[in-house]
Amino acid sequence: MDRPSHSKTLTEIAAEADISLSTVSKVLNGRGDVAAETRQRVSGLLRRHGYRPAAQRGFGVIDLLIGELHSPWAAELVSGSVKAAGRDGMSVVVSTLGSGRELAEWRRATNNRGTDGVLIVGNLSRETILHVLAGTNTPTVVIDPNEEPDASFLRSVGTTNHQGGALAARHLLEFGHRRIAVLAGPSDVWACRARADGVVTELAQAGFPLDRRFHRHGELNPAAGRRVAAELLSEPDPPTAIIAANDGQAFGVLQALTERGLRAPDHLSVIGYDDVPVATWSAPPLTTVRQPLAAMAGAAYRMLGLGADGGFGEVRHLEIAASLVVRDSTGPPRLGRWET
Amino acid sequence: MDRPSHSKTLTEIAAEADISLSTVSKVLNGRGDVAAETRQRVSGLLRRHGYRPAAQRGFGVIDLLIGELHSPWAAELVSGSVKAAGRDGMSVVVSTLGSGRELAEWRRATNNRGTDGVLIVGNLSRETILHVLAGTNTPTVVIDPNEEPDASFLRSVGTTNHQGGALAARHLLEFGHRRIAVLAGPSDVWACRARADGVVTELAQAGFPLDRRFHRHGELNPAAGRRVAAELLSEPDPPTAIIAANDGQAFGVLQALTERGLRAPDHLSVIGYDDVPVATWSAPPLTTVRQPLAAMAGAAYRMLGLGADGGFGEVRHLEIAASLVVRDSTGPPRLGRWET
DNA sequence: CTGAAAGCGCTTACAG
DNA sequence: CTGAAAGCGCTTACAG
Repeated sequence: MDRPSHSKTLTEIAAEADISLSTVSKVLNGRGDVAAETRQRVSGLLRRHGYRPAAQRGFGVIDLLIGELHSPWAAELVSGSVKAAGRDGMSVVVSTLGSGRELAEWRRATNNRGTDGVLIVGNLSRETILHVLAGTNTPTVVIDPNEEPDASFLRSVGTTNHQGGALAARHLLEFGHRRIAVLAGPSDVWACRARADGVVTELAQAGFPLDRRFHRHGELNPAAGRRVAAELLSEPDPPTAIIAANDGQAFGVLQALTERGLRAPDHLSVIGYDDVPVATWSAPPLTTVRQPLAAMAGAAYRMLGLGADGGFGEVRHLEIAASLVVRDSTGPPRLGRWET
Repeated sequence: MDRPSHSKTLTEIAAEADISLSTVSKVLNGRGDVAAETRQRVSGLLRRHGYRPAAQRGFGVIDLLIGELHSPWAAELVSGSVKAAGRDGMSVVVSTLGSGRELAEWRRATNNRGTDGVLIVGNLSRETILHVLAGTNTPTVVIDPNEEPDASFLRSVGTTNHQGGALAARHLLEFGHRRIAVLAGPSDVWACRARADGVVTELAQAGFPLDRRFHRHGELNPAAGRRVAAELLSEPDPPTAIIAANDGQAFGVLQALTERGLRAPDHLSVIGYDDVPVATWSAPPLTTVRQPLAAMAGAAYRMLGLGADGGFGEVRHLEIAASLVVRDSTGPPRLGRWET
């Protein structure tokens, strides 16, 4: 494979169009001083031979920067951006940016090969995001930022987190649950706060305000879900349902149940958040609030404004609706206390 | 960001080295007719200004082609190649190649931007792999090919599948299991056949040959695991352990248990294959045969021979050892039949 | 081995 | 608006 090789030289194209090389070059570079008719004729010819106007002549590559790739959550974002970019013939370079060394490697690589746009996944540290933004004037969009996004400063894609939390709460209320626990994520993650707020508001509005003892926090992984669920299940009157901050936590809650010989939804209803593909793998399959992660990545790509149609180049912030996916980990509460 | 811009022109470098432009150009292009001393002096200067010898002047990009990105298995391969390539300052373009349209998109993209190497994930169809190989003379390595790899024809990375199967069988035998079932993958997937053969051989050697009724096949997903486990659990004398063909299937087996109010390992021991990150998410956490997927992708990258050290450019086929990861889904068999 | 010179593909200031 | 001409950065055949 060789560097993008054009089938013909500009000189040959000039001959074909029966026009001077100079004019062909001017058309290619979008200069103004060319007759409209000439421009049209020549630019068609150019395109046919694989040349594109200088303004549109990109690298054909965007970068997706992500903290780590091991979570199913991350994989969905990769998948969504690859699909969206592929439709425009753009390639997606995936880089992990967990350490300072990786940031330096990425800098070096993009200096060599160039990039037409950068998608930053919000689970990267604020510091890393600032570093990336500072060093480039390439269009950049943050996916699911950890902090409340300041649209004057950075462009971002999110989901309706507050509504997502409300959706989960309403689902449990409809089943008749009254003793509902919230396992919120880390309190410094903005999206997690918004989700928990959605739950709290919905419960209060329904007339069953959240019991303070049932408002917990934990990291976004199974270990935290398992630990907090174990604590809650040891309470004198445990909750009948738990709303977790992501699917990983919800899997941990199911582990805690299994360890005690209990199961969902008989002894405890469990709701996750994200709807990663493995949410269907749990026993029982997980009821969860769906964040359309692939669609979010696709929207972020379009906000780069690289497609032929310009995409959503003007949009500063965009929010996609969350929705409830009901599977088998939720059901009506048992009356009274369950026999162990 | 601009196309790789060199700080100085060759003419300026020639002046700096007090030598003619011609000679500088010859050094850059690796011509033979330059004095060793001159070459050394000039080539150092060139490198310092961001030029590299024509032979080494790549695109700084490799391609990873994969069938789909939703499985945790796929995500690990992405992660491994990104890490390995990053160390050489190379970028990894990830593309899904599920449909013919996607293949065409990828062709177009690589024609534009170029690529220094291609990693193909073996779960792509043989036809797709052949198409990709036919259209390029870029170094190409297949990761975990579905068919027995013919080293004269394609280069590949695999794991010791037969040994992996044996490992799983031995682990169960040591716990005292005698009624062991094998849920093999699709019989046209070479790696799956090898794994099942490993189990069969190990059991036979131990003097407890596999009961034919306990040799099943199924797709590599939870639904298949759940269905086959349900069948096996309905047998008059069910197995005490199941060896699944991948972690997804094993999750399905755990679902079937939960549905019946049973659990692993009390009523049935379950072993997966792969050790994807979510293997720790199940209830209980999954005992599984570890395929070092990230290491496989890293090795495949090195077989492209792009690094400064040449990597494993000469290797045609490379096999990495599988290993057993014992967690909580396996244990000694219950004596007699369990009460439901 | 070296480098002056011709040449290639492209851009651009400028005369018409 | 057009294109002849100068020029730029690089490569290469060839004389020494």
